[in-house]
Amino acid sequence: MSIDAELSVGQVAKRCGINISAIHFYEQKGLISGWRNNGNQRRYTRDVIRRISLIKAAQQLGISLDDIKHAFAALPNERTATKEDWAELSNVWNKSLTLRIAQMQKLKDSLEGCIGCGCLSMKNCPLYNPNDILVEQGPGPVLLNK
Amino acid sequence: MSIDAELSVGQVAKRCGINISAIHFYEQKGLISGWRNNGNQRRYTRDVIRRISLIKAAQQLGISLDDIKHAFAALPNERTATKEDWAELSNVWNKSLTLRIAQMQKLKDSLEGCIGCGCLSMKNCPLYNPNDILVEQGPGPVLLNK
DNA sequence: TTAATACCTCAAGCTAACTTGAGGTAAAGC
DNA sequence: GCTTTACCTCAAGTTAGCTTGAGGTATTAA
Repeated sequence: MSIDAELSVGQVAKRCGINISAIHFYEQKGLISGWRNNGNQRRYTRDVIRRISLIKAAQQLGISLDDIKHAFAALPNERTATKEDWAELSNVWNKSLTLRIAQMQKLKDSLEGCIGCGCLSMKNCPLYNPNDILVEQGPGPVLLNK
Repeated sequence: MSIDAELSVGQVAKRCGINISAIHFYEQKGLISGWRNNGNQRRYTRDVIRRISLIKAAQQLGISLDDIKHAFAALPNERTATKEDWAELSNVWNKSLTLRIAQMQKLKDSLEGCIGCGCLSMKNCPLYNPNDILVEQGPGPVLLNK
């Protein structure tokens, strides 16, 4: 075991419940970073666990790694993120979550009203006018402002 | 233009805002179905638009085509779905939407409380205990009961 | 009737997000 | 000191969800 302050890939992987290969992958994609020890092995601060947790959380919301990376731009690369850095990120994230929850609620309401009714007229049915609910502004869902 | 009652792939594609290739794909995957005219061209009832709209809606919620297919098992393959068929499906869908909204809300609350605070102690931080929020029961998110 | 569209099939290609495997080095435990 | 376990790199493979392209047939509009 290394010093408490630094973590090996294995430790991070175990802690986050992901494979080591995923950590390599995230690092390669620039989503996380660390340094190497004398033997060329990866070392991380505990900071990385929070990042990975956020990655996993965001992915469950259908946010791509690219978008996550953009959101992480609010965090410093060199120094360990401070309370303020995280608060900033939390803020942005929070907004898109709120938006997304609202969208889902809207969709749920539409489904209830629309499918349940049989919609035999099909004129005012939002499911027959997919552009209303389903297609969001611009190409693809805008979840995080890049 | 063919008779009002039947639609060609092109018409469906235009109506749903997707590519013809996607329709071929969905048909091949068994998510939608229709028949062929004398010249071997695909024909559909307007029913298919609702199905595709639902596919698109569900996808936005991170539900896989496989899961959607399972959910569609509630709909008849041979006859056109009745009001009751759709109501049944709506019911199932509605439950998972409700669940998913709740999960998101929970995640949002955690982020607010956890990231905003800086979590310097890292003992009670849910983001450092990913198994609580992030990993759901069983392998992968359970969105629709298959 | 002829030209322009619209379709058809089948195979291959593409992006995201990883995983797997081969071949080799480092660190930890006894 | 030796063995086991943990890491390393790099290339190739995998799944989902489509798209693209080639080569050919149907349908429609003029």
